[in-house]
Amino acid sequence: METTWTHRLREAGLRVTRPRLSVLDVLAAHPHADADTIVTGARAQHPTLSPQTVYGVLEALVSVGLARRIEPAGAPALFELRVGDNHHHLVCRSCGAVADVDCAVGAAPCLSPSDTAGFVVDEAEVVFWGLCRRCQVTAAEESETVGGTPA
Amino acid sequence: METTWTHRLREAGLRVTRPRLSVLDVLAAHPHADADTIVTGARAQHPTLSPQTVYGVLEALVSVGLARRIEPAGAPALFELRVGDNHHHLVCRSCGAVADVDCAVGAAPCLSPSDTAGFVVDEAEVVFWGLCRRCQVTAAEESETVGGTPA
DNA sequence: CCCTTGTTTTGAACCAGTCAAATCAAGGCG
DNA sequence: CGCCTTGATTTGACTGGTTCAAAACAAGGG
Repeated sequence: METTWTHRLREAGLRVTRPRLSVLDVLAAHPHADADTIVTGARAQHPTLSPQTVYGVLEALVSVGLARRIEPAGAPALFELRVGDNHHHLVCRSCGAVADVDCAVGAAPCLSPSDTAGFVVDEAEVVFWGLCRRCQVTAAEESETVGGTPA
Repeated sequence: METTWTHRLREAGLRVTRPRLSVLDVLAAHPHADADTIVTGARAQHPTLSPQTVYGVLEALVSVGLARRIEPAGAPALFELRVGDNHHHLVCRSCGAVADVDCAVGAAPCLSPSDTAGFVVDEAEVVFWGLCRRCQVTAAEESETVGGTPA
């Protein structure tokens, strides 16, 4: 399958290197990975890989459109390979888990704010904040022990 | 008018202090100020104010719901007093300017993603990215000098 | 006016991310 | 098949925004 990445990289005008292939593999396995996760993961294939190299690789991938960077408030940046399909994200306030969501109301109603205040808008970014399933359970258990809503 | 802030602070269970009143005044004058702007501005009334104190004040204001923190990707956090009305933001990619927008499609269609993946969503945050009026002009001028679309 | 408790202050520390110079290797060319 | 150009990686130092901890301080109830 690395052949696919090889082609994609070359199509984008990027050289095919081991760090890049490693990072792409990690991203394929972890759809919303932060830089640190990627460094750790990629070292399985390339043990001497440095964080700075990963930052360089990620910047290259993002700049040619092979990856997308998302930056949830208060958390390190995440990277994903799913690009060009106008999807959004659910973020867990408790554990930071991220899940993809397709645009809520079909096409992109979000893309048309009522009053643009003179701005030319080219992208609408939507983040849904909440609690993931696991953290809902945790929160419920904790409130029980404090006297929330016992059985 | 400081009396208003005094009341709001006390209602929220916070003590009324000079740093807090100064920060609130700056926020009223700069609807989307970052921490640094607030420190500088508040020093007009309170010259010895330290950045850490401002961070403390802001955290207190946000925690009781008197202010809201917004964190556009790649920029320092901004703070605003407009809270509780589910509005969103236009952010200029070039200069970072921020403008308010009321929710595009009336109430809150954003609040209902089609598939929540098990998340319990409590807020939908929307950021419209683009160019503010001033930066559109700048961009147009620059492309002219390079040979874009001359007059 | 005192005392309690929440605030501010001071100072240090942290982390994700960035910058610059030097080394290295991808892959076009001969 | 191997040289050479140019882009990529490496190394290392560094920044800016933010947070932490302990000590001094002041708001405001009694």
